[in-house]
Amino acid sequence: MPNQPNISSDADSESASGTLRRIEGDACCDGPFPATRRVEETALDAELSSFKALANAKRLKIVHALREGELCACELETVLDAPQSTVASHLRKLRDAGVVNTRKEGKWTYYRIADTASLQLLDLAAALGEDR
Amino acid sequence: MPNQPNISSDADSESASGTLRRIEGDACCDGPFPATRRVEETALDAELSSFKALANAKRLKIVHALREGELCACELETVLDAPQSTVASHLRKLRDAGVVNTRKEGKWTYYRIADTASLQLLDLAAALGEDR
DNA sequence: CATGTATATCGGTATATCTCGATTTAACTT
DNA sequence: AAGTTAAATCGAGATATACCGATATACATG
Repeated sequence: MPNQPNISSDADSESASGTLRRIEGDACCDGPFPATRRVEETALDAELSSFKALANAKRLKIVHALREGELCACELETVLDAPQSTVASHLRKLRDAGVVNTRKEGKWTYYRIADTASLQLLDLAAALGEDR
Repeated sequence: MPNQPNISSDADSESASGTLRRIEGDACCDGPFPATRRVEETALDAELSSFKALANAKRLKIVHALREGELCACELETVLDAPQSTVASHLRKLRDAGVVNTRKEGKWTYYRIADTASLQLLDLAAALGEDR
């Protein structure tokens, strides 16, 4: 375990790290401060499952296609140009993660982005990709 | 390859799927329509790398901790309660994906969320997790 | 320059995810 | 009911990612 990035003891306190406000003393990770930043496991689960669902090229391609409106599973086979079983398993994961919803109509199953939050997430992520 | 979810030929055209506008004829995936929805590979890469970076419990924990401000690597060891090499490799991935930036000060390396877009993404994802 | 400390990288193993043919299920058609 | 088609599930091999001890690097300080 390390020891300290103590800021206010040296002469260059205000120079590069003026925005920091750290505890005094000789401890970084022994201090009380980082412990209070530990995040609860459960709160991240829903978030994590969304990110996991979108962390795959084929699934990302699917949700991009679905931003313009719903499509049925067979149409998504064309979008991905992949075998039916492959597409089906990706759709399963998107559904389990709550990113997409399904609507069954006869033989066909239509997929669409589940909610506006997911849509926003995708829009923001797309914007993020633009300027890099 | 499948065949068709042709809408406008049956009696129940307007009932359940009134919002759809599909081509006439006998083709679903053979029609010209889904092909135009194929997404270019390269445009998704930046997006994908961000999602991949966030699709891991430990890394998600890191960025959550960083939302309140920058932290040095040793402090993040405390946050994750994981060996130094494990934390370092996760930080590497977040950095490579452009999610976090680093600032070196003496022995210490400080990490922070890279840009406002990434921060927005995290906020939105957090909000998404709330109502599920 | 020798020592201590923070962090990065390496390398091998463990674990998870992806892929896709084969099979099953469900729904329409004749 | 038999045949056809869309989609879901299964299972096993291929690929990728996570983990973490060991080692290397970088910086500070005696």
